[in-house]
Amino acid sequence: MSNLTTNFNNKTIKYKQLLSNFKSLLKKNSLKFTVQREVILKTLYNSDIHLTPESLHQLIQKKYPELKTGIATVYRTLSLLEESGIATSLSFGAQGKKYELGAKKHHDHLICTECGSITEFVDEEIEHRQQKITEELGFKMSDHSMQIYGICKKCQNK
Amino acid sequence: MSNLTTNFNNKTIKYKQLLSNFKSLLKKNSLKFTVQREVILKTLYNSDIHLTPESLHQLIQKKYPELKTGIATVYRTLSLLEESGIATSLSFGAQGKKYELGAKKHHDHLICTECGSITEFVDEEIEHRQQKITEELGFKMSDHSMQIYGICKKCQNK
DNA sequence: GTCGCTGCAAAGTCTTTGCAGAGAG
DNA sequence: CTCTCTGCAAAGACTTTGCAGCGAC
Repeated sequence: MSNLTTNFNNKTIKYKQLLSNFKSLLKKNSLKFTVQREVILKTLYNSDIHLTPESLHQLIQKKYPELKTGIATVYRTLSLLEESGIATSLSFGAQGKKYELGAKKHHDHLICTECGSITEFVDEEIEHRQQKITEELGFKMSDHSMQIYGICKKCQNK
Repeated sequence: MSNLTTNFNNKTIKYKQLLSNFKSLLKKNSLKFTVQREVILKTLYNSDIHLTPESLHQLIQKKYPELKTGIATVYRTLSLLEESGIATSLSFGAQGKKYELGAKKHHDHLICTECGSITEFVDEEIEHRQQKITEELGFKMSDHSMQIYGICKKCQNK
């Protein structure tokens, strides 16, 4: 289950495209395309981008009760998606991880400490600066992540 | 145990200073200064800055076996230290947290994915930029953290 | 048909909590 | 003395794993 052959970099990808990427990934690695896997991918795609395995599982149970999808399958599929670069996990101090679809690079987040909501942003200047810093320190960057904590607009108005 | 009154911002603080800060913090909150708490603070100070509760506990057991410090106390003290702003916890994807001494703000890290070592850095330009971004988005920043993953100089030369 | 996938429940991690006795102030 | 701390063990939260039957290919 390691060293999966992939190469995605999907920023704003359509679901059909995503699904087809996923399918060819599975085929390439002699894995099987199952209803559960499709449902997990689809739910992740259609939902608010940041979900915990737990909340993803609940969503799926509510929407597809006949499937009786187990939490273990959710975990297994999320690992698969992460390993293949289709999804990324985030872990910000809080317990557990959250998952989002997307490429593995250039992910920055604003996290509201009141309501827990996560807003994404990208800033070219910061990206450049990061590259420069790593070069100066002789470090070979492969990835990075940045989080800013604070209180979002909505919660400030409460 | 919440809303502790503190205000430290110790970047390169001497141990005596740190200890006295800690003591006055305890006094201010009617908490007690115990051998265990001192040993935990001291060990965190003297060690490589980034320790898991587990490894901190082991270090302490090795160095002060007569104390028979329990892991629960380590967790409790680390939470206390974090809550009071003396220590900060980091959680980078991997399981569990690591702790370091220091202020709550302006913490950026270079993490080697080969050897797991963590290098710290601060870049004023990025700090400014972050402030600007949050302002633009109507977000009230309280803290931030940034991690860059890659391969450090040492591991590249292997 | 084969071999990977799934749900379930059991087992693992890591962390927190309850409690009674120990100890700081 | 009082009231917080501590170690221990038990309980919790989150995640992984073993297994037997199911289902994709």
